[in-house]
Amino acid sequence: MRESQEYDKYAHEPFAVTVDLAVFTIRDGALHVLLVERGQEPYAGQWALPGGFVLPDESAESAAQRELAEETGLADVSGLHLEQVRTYSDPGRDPRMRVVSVAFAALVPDLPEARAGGDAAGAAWLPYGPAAYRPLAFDHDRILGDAYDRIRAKLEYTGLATAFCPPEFTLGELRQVYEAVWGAELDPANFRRKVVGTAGLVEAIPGAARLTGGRGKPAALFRAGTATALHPPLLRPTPEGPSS
Amino acid sequence: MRESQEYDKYAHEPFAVTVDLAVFTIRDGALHVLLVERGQEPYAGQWALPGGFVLPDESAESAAQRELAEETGLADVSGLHLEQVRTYSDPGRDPRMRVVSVAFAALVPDLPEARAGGDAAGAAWLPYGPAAYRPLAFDHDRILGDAYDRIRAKLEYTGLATAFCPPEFTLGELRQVYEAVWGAELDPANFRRKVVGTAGLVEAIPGAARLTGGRGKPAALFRAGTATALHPPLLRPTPEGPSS
DNA sequence: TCTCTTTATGGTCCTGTTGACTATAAAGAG
DNA sequence: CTCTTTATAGTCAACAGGACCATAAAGAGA
Repeated sequence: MRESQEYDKYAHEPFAVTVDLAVFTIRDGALHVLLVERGQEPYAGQWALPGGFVLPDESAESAAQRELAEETGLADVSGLHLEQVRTYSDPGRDPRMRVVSVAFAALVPDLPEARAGGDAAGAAWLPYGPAAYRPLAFDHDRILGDAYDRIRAKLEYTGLATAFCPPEFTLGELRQVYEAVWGAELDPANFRRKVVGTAGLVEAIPGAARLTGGRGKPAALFRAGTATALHPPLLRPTPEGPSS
Repeated sequence: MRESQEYDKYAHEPFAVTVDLAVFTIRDGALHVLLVERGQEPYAGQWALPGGFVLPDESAESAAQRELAEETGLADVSGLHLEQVRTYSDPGRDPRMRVVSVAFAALVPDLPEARAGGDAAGAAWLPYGPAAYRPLAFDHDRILGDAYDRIRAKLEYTGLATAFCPPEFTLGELRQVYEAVWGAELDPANFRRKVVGTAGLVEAIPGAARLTGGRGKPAALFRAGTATALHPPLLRPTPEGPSS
């Protein structure tokens, strides 16, 4: 990117740029990820992250949005959370050619069904974890792990969890998001105190109430707040070891 | 990355892949960044982040390490902190051609002097901030801002600050890192209590002591600890607004 | 209808963390 | 010798957060 002669030297190296998407949702109280089944070699028959090429006239973000719409079947994905995770560029990561892939994490509310994109044999929401669909094709195990680490950490210090919820949600539903992603149970009363007490995290909808799980007292409804950063953060319980 | 015919279609599009580096250090108690002066159009005479092409047989990480060694003049950069920030891929970000750039943030202890790389008119450590060297070439203002945001946030919940320090340092020097990056003063006694009380952040070197600023009581020496994540984090003072 | 279960929500108690502050130690400057 | 500077120990009060209890309000099942 510095000198003209360098452009002559490297400009036409066969670099392909793709995007890979780790699309998460909460389904039945558990974290799920959208995967596609590969129809062709290499890795035919294995599961992989959805993705595709970045076209010459679009950014990686545009390509990711396009792919997300394609895979989820939604016409408008502008309201969904879509964020870049990192870029994978090991020379041997695709046996066919030199492919640099920009990975994204997407968070969506529970959707009716997965749709197989045009370039995949099948698509499905599968529970996240060390499950039977592993290993994924290419370096997608690592990409998926990195994407999960990112969202798990961001739940602590951002209002990201609301991206998993519909526009109006109860605090019980929001708590289930944290519990599903972190794999830990949270005390409902303490969770409520913290969430309601944090300015800008959620916004109460006056008078509105709805049943959460078909049983129990109807819960008040909330909307996502405007705060992006949480100070202090909503720490998850003993992830690796407290200080003392 | 899915189907063979897609490779035929897109593989030879003129995508160039580069790395751009935001190299930070603490100098005279202030955060500095390594910049190079462009010798050629476009943006000739303006400051830019150091960087260069990713070669066909290397990853973006390898390219970043190579560039870091080149710009700092160090033979071995394996001990330095170098981390991917994000990837910039807007179609128009380089007026000459389609360039996708993977940005990195590097943290180094104070180094003797900057060295102009082969492809730059000059190189210098300049104080970070809204200074006279702005605007930078290309979209480097945004890249530099994103890299700064990343390290500022990571100081809170990781032991990253030790990457700015030499192998043996005093707590006063470590505190200056936080103060320089955050632009806020920290209470020395409280800082010490927190840092020493956090398992794995720093490790005392028994018996060793050294003067910090030429004056005052000699301070005990510490080494970087093994902890990467801090629980609970070392929060910086009132960044945008406390909860209550 | 009555009771049990379930979920929501408000409150209390206790402990650990943290900011503000004071005091003392140990060096150089003048 | 005194003042300034930095390091380091300690105290105190406010606050946040985990554990826990109590009550409200719904459906399920007898």
